[in-house]
Amino acid sequence: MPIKEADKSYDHDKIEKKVQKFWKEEETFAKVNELREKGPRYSFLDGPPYCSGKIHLGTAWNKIIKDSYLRYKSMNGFSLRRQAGWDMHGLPIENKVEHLMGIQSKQEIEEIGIDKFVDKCREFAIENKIAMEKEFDDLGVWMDWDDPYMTLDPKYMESSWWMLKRANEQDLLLNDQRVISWCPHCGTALAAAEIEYEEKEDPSIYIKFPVTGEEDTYFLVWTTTPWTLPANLAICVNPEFDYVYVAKDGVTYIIAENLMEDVLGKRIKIHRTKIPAENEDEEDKIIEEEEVMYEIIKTVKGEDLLGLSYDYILADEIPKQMEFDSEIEKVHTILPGDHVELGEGTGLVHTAPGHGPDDFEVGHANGLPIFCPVGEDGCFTEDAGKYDGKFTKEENTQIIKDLEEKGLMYHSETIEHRYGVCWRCKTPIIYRATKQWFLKVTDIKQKMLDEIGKVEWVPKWAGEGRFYDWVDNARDWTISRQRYWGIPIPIWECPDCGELKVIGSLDELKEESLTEINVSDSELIHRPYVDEVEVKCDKCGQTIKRIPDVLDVWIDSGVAGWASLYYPEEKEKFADWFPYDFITEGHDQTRGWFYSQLGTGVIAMGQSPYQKVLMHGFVLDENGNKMSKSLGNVVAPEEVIEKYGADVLRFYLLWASKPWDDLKFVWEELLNINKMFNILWNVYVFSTTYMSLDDFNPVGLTEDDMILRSEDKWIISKANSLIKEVAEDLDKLFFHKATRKINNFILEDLSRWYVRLIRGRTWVESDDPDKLGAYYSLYTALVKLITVLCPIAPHVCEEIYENLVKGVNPEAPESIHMLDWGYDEDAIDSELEAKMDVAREVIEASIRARDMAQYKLRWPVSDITVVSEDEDVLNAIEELTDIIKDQSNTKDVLCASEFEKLSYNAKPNLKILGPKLKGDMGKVVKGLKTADGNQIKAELEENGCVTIEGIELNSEEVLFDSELPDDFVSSEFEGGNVFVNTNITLEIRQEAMARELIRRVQDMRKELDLDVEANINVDVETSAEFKDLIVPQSEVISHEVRAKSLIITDSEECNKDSKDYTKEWDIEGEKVVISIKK
RNA sequence: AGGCUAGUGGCACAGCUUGGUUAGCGCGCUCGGCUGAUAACCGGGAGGUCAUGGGUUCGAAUCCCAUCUAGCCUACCA
Repeated sequence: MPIKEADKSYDHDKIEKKVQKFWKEEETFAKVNELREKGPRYSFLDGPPYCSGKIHLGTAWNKIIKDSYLRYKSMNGFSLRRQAGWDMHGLPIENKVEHLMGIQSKQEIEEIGIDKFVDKCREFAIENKIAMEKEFDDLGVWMDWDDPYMTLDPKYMESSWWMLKRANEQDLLLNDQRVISWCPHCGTALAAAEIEYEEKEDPSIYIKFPVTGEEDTYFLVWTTTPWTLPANLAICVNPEFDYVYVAKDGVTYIIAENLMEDVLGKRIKIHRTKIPAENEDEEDKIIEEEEVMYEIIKTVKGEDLLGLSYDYILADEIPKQMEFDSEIEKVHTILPGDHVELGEGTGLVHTAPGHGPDDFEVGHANGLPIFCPVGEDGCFTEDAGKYDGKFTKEENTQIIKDLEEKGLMYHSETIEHRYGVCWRCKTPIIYRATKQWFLKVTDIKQKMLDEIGKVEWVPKWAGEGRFYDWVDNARDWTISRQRYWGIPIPIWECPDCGELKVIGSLDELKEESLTEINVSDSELIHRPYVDEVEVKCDKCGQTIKRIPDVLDVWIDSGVAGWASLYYPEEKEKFADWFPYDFITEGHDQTRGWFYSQLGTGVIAMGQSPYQKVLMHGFVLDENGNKMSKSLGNVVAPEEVIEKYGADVLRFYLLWASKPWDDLKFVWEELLNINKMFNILWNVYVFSTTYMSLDDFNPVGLTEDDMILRSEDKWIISKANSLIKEVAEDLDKLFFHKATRKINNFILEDLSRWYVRLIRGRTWVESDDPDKLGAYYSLYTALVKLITVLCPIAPHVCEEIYENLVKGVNPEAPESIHMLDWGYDEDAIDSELEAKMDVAREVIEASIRARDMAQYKLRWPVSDITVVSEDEDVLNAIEELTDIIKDQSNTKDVLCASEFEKLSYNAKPNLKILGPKLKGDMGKVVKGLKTADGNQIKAELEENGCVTIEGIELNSEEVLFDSELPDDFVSSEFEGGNVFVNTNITLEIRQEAMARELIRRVQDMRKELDLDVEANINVDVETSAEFKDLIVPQSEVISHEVRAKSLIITDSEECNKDSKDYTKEWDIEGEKVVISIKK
């Protein structure tokens, strides 16, 4: 089968639909995997996107990086595992389902029934998964969509149970009362990774805590959370700091010295009064008066304050507080705290052990109760006395009012600051002391840090800086959530003896269960069914129940390394693929998946599950802002696909920035890439147009059969170099460099240069070996190009491949992705590539020169002279003379190290000669003006001096202006100068006029929309002079315009047919009437 | 407050790892050209304190330090 002529325009929609249909029908993905099955393994793990239902450009970028890299790896012979992953549990889905069901609270969920709620969550997650799958598919992402790992899969979930069992065996599982971040809306604990920060306005109040037994003396304390004051049990000071007793307005305040002026204002106010001077000579008088605003009574160390007690400020409102006061020694006293700093506040820190991690530790160390009068709904409990039942944050105002009424408020204002909110429902978080389950990350931190060092990070700072820092600061990981849709924590706890039983698999559960189980695995491993399973305590024999919590969703994805392989229930795949050679995710995953995998990996496997990480950036809008629904600047991937197609989007995203930088999405830039694809398509159309016309068949052709010109060898060399260089870039994950090189090759080398060079050859009608050489080379370059491009733009390359390769050779692999990625080192001739660069510059310089002289390129010139002192340049010109002749439209190319036709005018160097000659200057000026510059130059070069009007001048004293002869124009290029001879001889004039005539006939052919190969009859009617000019060129003209007959006549002999297409032209002032007939 | 990253013509980006011609490319602007790849292409031009200030060096966009600005991440903002 011959090569088919391609569609004239690049229709991305048609191509991509067609190719995707082909892949599906032929099961190309599976076949490609099968083909590479025996190759070396390269293991990759897909970071599971959360099943929110829609993908955004960031997710698209993420999958495109993965897909392009993996397609590349596959073409390099690697055997791959491209399993897609889905993150399907968790609060976000619960929240959406709550919405759908029209409910708002945990209480309502339990009324409806956990089973019904969980069913809805499952259904919702699966629906979303299917929708997102389709979107990834439209991008051309090749993953194993039919066999993904899903975090709701019971087999997957078992693997997370097993990890927790391993944690328990290493004593890394801990149930403890701690102060943790709490979302009052979701009614659950949150991990650090689930907290976002937003600018929020909060109260900022300075409160007077009366010093016990000292009248009108107060500790001044600052807080932004008045609602935590009901739980206040102490005040912390830093023992190292200096504190002052200050008398102001009749009372005494105790405050850190360094913060005194910030809080109380300037201690001394200076009033200046200006008395204007009476006359101008004197200066104005300024009288300064000092006013002391407050006085320092004494300065003490923080240490000296320790043990002092204060009268609790809400004693009347909260009876419970006074119980503590009487029962426990250190309640309502000053305690030491290293965490006290001098950045803000007063240096005296309100301490509520139930509401702050630091406070908690202070409380613990000093035997304070962990008093937390706030329930899981964020409302005060009855322990809060007067405030019972009120929502914490909303009660700020009331508490402030109460304090004001007691006269205990020093100052009250509001501030804007960053405050943590729940990542999904955006409710401001509160700190609460609760009992939660933890993974003791602090115990394995060192191991985690060691593992980070073993991983290869791209870019380097992602691991060494950012991630190391995060892990180094990590606290124990709160893994329990008081929710429903998640992996139930497999801990059965004995209420009597405290013994824990951690179940590691479903089989184990079934074995241990005291009752018969008659639900499916999927039901059994979720709430509420698993809640009903009772087992026997190993220690005391008591019947025990599971703790009611589910796991933090980050554990779900964290265990993907082995859970996706169903390890440890299944061992075989695990041995083949774990640990993973490569993962890539956005920089938000530093605290997310990179962390959760490393933590659980160290616990379960004693190692990091990944060995190489590419941390990529975020897609921002064109102003550099994050895309978000609230800003309304979100661009949906399908919008881009509709306009430009998946290939353009894919190429754009890999081209637009370094992968690890954030990417500004600019529509205009897409247009650019679209243009590149159009040009690629144009080259393809150009190629197939002529190749199909000539029935060109590349099958079995080798370079040895061909007569190739230098430019042919050059483009083949360039194409091979491209593959080599792109491979180096892709290996380093430098997608931005790889795409730039491809872009450059398509535009510069292939389209703007090679196609231009061979245009003339394709116009030859016969079976010319020279034309065949051009076809062969163009064909080879194109096939190399689509090979190198197809990991990035798989659709268009598959389409071209189908016609160009499969179309002519039934033996060829059925998909381009089955080709091996390779280049021919022997075909690379870097010397030739360098020479072509020189030739190109020379040609461009000569075109520039002609352009400046307004000498049309269409008109030939008799010669150009290239002047250069560089041996390499001259060699290059000699070798590529034909190309230069052709492209510069010159009959001859001369080389020289100096341009002899330059004439020189000598002139005096006034700067030197002026001071030296003074009065004689005039003689020299005149003498040099009349003398022959060339002769002076020669003399100076020979003797080093010359005598003018009896005065001897040396070479420094004479300057030269060079002058081109009238018929020459020149232009500079990197290696020298080009001089173009523009003298018009009769022969040149004849050829020029022939070209003018040809152009016009071609124009008319086009207007008639004639086939490229159609023959015509041409009649030309003109003046006798013009006829004489073009008749000698008849043969050339006929050939160029495909004329069967060419009749050129003087005006009088006119005898044309009225049916002919006739047009009257003005060529260089001559009237020319051209008629053409098919 | 700490960590990381970035700052290069109007716009979007290369170059920085490994210091070395006149700092590149594309878009846009402007002037001109070409016309069988033609909704394409080619050439000329204007437009840059390479964020700022120091330092190292014969030489810095590139290496070092400080500052400013922006983004992200983090923190016990009491």
